[in-house]
Order: sequence, then structure tokens, then C-alpha cells
Amino acid sequence: MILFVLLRIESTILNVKSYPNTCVVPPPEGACFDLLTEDERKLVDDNTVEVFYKKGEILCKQGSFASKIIYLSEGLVKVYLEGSPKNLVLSITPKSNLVGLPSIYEGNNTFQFSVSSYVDSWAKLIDINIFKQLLRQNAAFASKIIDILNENTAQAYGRFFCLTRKQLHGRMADIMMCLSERIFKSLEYELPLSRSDLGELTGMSTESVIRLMKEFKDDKLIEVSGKKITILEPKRMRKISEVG
Amino acid sequence: MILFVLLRIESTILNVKSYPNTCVVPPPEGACFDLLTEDERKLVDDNTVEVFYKKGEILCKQGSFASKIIYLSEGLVKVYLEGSPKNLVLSITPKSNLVGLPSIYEGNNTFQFSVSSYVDSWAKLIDINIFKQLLRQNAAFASKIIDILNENTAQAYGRFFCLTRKQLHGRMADIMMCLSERIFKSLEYELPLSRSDLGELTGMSTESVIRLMKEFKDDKLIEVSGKKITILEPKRMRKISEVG
DNA sequence: TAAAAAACCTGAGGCAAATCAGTTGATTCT
DNA sequence: AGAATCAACTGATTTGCCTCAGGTTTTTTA
Repeated sequence: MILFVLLRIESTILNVKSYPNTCVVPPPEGACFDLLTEDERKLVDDNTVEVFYKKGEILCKQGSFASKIIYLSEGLVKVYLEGSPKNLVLSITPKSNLVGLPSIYEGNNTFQFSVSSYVDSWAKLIDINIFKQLLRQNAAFASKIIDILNENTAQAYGRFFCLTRKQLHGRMADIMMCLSERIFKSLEYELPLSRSDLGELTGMSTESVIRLMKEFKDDKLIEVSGKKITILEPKRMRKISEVG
Repeated sequence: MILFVLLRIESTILNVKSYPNTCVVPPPEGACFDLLTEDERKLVDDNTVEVFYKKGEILCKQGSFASKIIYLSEGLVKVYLEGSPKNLVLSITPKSNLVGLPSIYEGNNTFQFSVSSYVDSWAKLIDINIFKQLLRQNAAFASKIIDILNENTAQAYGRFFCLTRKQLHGRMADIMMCLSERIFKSLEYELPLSRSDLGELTGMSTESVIRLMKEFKDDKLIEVSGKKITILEPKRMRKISEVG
């Protein structure tokens, strides 16, 4: 009985304070281009180029003229705000996602953020005027884009909460679980990021990343060997990410 | 010549690191309902109720069923994520704005955040299914909503940057300038918020708010008497908000 | 295959800001 | 009028985390 009550209290708290896995990546979204007519799809194809980016290259630069919508067909990128001395990573985005959507609004013609690749990547660049035209003429398409935007916003809010309200342990656990569940979909993965990338992503110093990984390792929560990460205790890790 | 170079350098830096006034409120948006047909407008009117909220009341609660879109016709509200021990204020929104838009996406039927009023307010509550239907059938309307969403996102990113990268002085100056420029449109205004509201908004303790206001006052940047704030040196205040 | 460079790891010291523990003053309740 | 409540304010203490300064290991390059 007491246990039951405790569980109820806990789940009540969790409803409010946990934003499970919203911290890193938006989930891969449905194919919005399927909602276009044949003519429209052709229009898109005729105004799209596919480009290869090496690891670490910049796909778009904050403040520059936003002439393209980016569809990441292969790879892994980060979306970030430039800041001195430290950037702010808004999200990391895996393949099959649109990047740069929030930059299209009336009265704005520049990218709000920069995007760069963590690994070798392929991107399809779609002319932004064509894209805007489709939004204005195809309500089903526009409606789908609204869905995607709102999901991204939900993710951004989760991440906002994570970085401003959780402290080191929570942030670290959150990122590790996110990478596991959202990107690699496995408890065991090969990190394509350096420790300092992780620091940028979690909003902490590289030293803190290292200390925390060692701590988690000593506590038998994870296994670390070089770039290879194994989550040994996903439940306890999730708990840590929730309580901050 | 040297001055010219310095100005250029400064403006280059500003392009990157300042997100002027994006920290608190989205600008009032154009009337999206003007894009509806007469029939559609009637449909909206028939499915809308207008409600009065007293100061401090909750307009919608995070996690509850999202059945309505909220149009704030009069008043001032905060949009926030619930957290223990501290909430995270995502934005404060003045009259003539839509609130709750990001909660409408496929696979989601709950509010992502809570909204409560700082002052007595009036809100029009629009049935969410009607709203979604309009998005699916009227591309011009949907396109306008995308504009609004993206502007809000830009504001949220600015605020995100503000709270994670700037320190106390920058955050305090930012909020005070935002209130002045975006909400009250005057260098002199009567605060409807308490010091602890300001603390929640700037992500700092009430004590820090008080200390900083005193500091700004001693430095002759602002004049404070009770709830009444006068910005004496808007340029220097903006500078402080930019450099963090 | 050796040297250089980059990434990884560790401990000590310092600082910004929160928390705590009060006082004062204004407003509401009895 | 006195008690109780609340917002505004202040100083002392604590803490979470960064920075710095130095190590070691791994990777890259010549």
C-alpha cells in the first residue's frame, strides 16, 4: 500500500519534471514530400542539388543569406548558435531530417543558426522560394511542416529545460541516453564525438565530461573504452537524467 | 580611421553574439485570421468562447489535454515549463498574440507547457480541431501560422542563449530593456511583476535581482522607486545586455 | 618509425551565484 | 491596536563548476 502511494507520487512528479529524451534529437519525421503532387515533386527535384560535406564542415552559417532548405540525407550534424567564447548547441540531427526550417519567416532572410557536420554527410539543398511557394499552395504539405516544426520546438524546449535546470550529472546522463535511444538505437555505441564535443553539447567543460564519465564508470552505470560506450544500467541512468 | 575599424569589428561581433531583444516577448503578429474566408471566420467564431482570468490564474496546465488554442485579447501572461524546485519561463506574451500553438502536432494531445497570467486578462479559446481543420484546408492561413511559429522559435532561441550564456548582469539588463521596448514601449514603466517574478524570468534568485537593481541604480543606469522603473541610459543598458 | 599533434585525463584553486538567516517596512486580518 | 503575513532588502556562508596547469595516451604526419 505504501509502495503504491510512493509510486503514484513519483509518477506525478515525473509527469511534471521529466522531459524524457527531448534533450538531443528530434525523432525522424514522416516523409513530408509524399504529400506533394507529381508536378510539385518535379518542381522540387528540379530545384534541388545534393552536396557532400566532410566531417567538421559548415552546412550553413548563422547570419548568412538563407537561400536553401537543407534535407540531411546521410550523416549527423549539429545545429548551434554562435557565441563567444562558447557556442550553444540547439540540437543534433541525424539523417532523414529537415534542417533550417525555422529560418523561413516573413521579414527574415538569414539563417538564425549555424549547422556543421559531426561526420561525413550528404545534404539535399532545396531552393527556399520554391519551398515557400509550396507552403502557400499546398495546405496538406504546410500542415505537415507545422507538425514537424512543433515537434522540433517541443524538443528544443526539453533541451532548454535540461541545460538550464539540470546539473552536470543529469545533463550527462541525459545526453548519453539520448544518443543511445534516439541516434544509435542500441545500448552500445561508438561515439562519433570527442569529449570536448560532448562538453559543448552538454554545456559543460571538457574536464567535467571526463570526470563524470569516469564517475559513471566507477559506479558501474556504463562501460567506457575509448570511443565505445556501453550503457549497463539504463534504468538508473534514466533516473539520474530525470532527477537532474 | 581607427574608429571606423573598431566600429566594423564591433558590428561583426554583434552580428554573432547579440540576439537583441529576442529574450522575452515575441512581437505582436499580424492578424492571421484575416486570411480566412467568410465561412471559415464564422466557423471560428461559432467555436470560440471568451474567458476572463484574474491575475495569477492558470490559463492552461502542462500535461493536460490540449483542446483549445488560446488567443490573448487583453493582458499579459507567462508561458513556462513546470519544474521542481523552479519553473522555466519560456516567454512572456502580451495581448494580441496566440499562445499554445506549438502544442498542436500529430501524435500529441497535451499542452507542452503551462500558461498563467501576470495581470487580469481576457482570452479567446478556439476549438483545436476546428483550428487544425483550417490549417489543412487553407494554405495561406497555414503559411501565416508557420511564419508565427518560426518567429516564436527565433525568440525562444534568443532566450535560450540569454539564459545559458549570459551572466547575471547581462540577463537583468536584457529583461529590463525587453520590457521597455517590447511590452511597454516606453523608457518608464510600472512593473506588474514582483522581484521574485523577475527572478524566475531571468533564471536567478530573488536576492540577485534585488542586488542587481540596486547596482544599476547606484551606477545611474536606471531609476527605481517601488514598482516604477525608469531607464536612464538605454544605450549602456543595451551594451550590458549584449556583452553578457 | 620517430616526432609532432591532438585528444584524453587529473588535481588544485578560484569565482559566480545560490542558499541561508536574518531585518525592515507595508498591508491585511483579528 | 496588535498580530500576522508578505515583499523588499542585506550580509555571511556554501557550493557547483570552471579554469588553469600539468600530466599521459592515442592519432596523425613526416
